[in-house]
Amino acid sequence: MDRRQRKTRDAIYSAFTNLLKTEPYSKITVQEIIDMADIGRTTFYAHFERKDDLLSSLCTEIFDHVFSEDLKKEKTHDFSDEHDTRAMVTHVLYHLQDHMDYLPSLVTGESGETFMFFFKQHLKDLFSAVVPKSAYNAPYNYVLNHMVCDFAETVHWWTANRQYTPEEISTFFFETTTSLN
Amino acid sequence: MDRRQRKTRDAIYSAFTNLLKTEPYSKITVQEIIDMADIGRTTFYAHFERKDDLLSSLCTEIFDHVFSEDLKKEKTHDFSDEHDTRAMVTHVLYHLQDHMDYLPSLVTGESGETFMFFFKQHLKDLFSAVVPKSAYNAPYNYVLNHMVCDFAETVHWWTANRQYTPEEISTFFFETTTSLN
DNA sequence: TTCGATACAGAACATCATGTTCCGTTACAG
DNA sequence: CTGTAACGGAACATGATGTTCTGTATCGAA
Repeated sequence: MDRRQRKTRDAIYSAFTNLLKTEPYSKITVQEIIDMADIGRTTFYAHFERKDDLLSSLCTEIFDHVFSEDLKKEKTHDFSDEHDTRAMVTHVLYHLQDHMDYLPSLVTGESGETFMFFFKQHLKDLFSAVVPKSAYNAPYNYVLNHMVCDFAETVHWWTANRQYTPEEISTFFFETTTSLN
Repeated sequence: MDRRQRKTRDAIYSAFTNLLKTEPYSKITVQEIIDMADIGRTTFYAHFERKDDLLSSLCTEIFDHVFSEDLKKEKTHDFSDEHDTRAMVTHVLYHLQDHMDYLPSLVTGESGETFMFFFKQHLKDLFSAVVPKSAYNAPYNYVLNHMVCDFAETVHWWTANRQYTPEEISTFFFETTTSLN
């Protein structure tokens, strides 16, 4: 990849995440990103079609990190064993913690919709291997969605209560959720 | 209240909810509302400051209905008895069903954020009387939020799976939630 | 090193939704 | 009947968005 492209792309991401620390996504304007990244208007639109395209790309990058390859490998583990499931959940929480500085803005408001969409999609993949089918009278569709939303909202709560460690959050989650034990 | 005010206000609400049936909130423009309600531009802004002001007002009206007075009276019931709690939840679901024609649009996208904000606030009031304090190691703050989000997401799921009755949804909810039994 | 391709800067422009202002008209309430 | 308040319509200001054009600088491959 062209060095120039990589530099401007990084500059845009950096400006965007920095702005997210002080401003909600909806208030951030393309002009602000351009000014902070110190690039031309044309350049921005050469990289991203729209502002929400940038948001989607950022989410993709985050979750490529959070649900990284070493986690996929863990999929071969025996998640019917609760200990391994806990390890997986804690693993995800640790990775999310790396983005904690701008995560609070990202999960709330307009950007939260997009963030949660990506997040829940990945979680569905993981949990579908964990939640046993036909263990409930409710549709599996409902149960899986319940689990996914449960964890997603736990992370959302965490971003507003950052004093807790990934292990503690994991404990809270397993204490109040019913479908995993 | 002036008859004219009431008429235009109703016309705006009606146009707004009708548009929601065919279009997501973010795509709806003030001009569309004006055209469909057949009122002047000035008139709209005399009633609502902004488009999201209209949304908030609609949410307030909905939840005045959903969490109506007869439900508040039920608060005097003994909700430590699971039977009464179930009745309360089913009650709320029945009231929500009255708005089912435009509810799907309302709970998703940009308007979902606002809708859920109002919804969760009311739910917190109800559930705080139901969820026992210090029954968990997790902070009460967390447990209550867990319950509220759980039910809110159940309703969200329901709007996308409308073939179920309030009683069935209630059953699904109580089967997968842990904090109430 | 050269050279063609491509990424960038900057400015100007078109577009679109928003919210405001002004003024004339209509309908209400007392 | 009359003063007050709501309505309609058009025009305007604003602000963010996304595009277009032209010239410059940088990259990578021969």
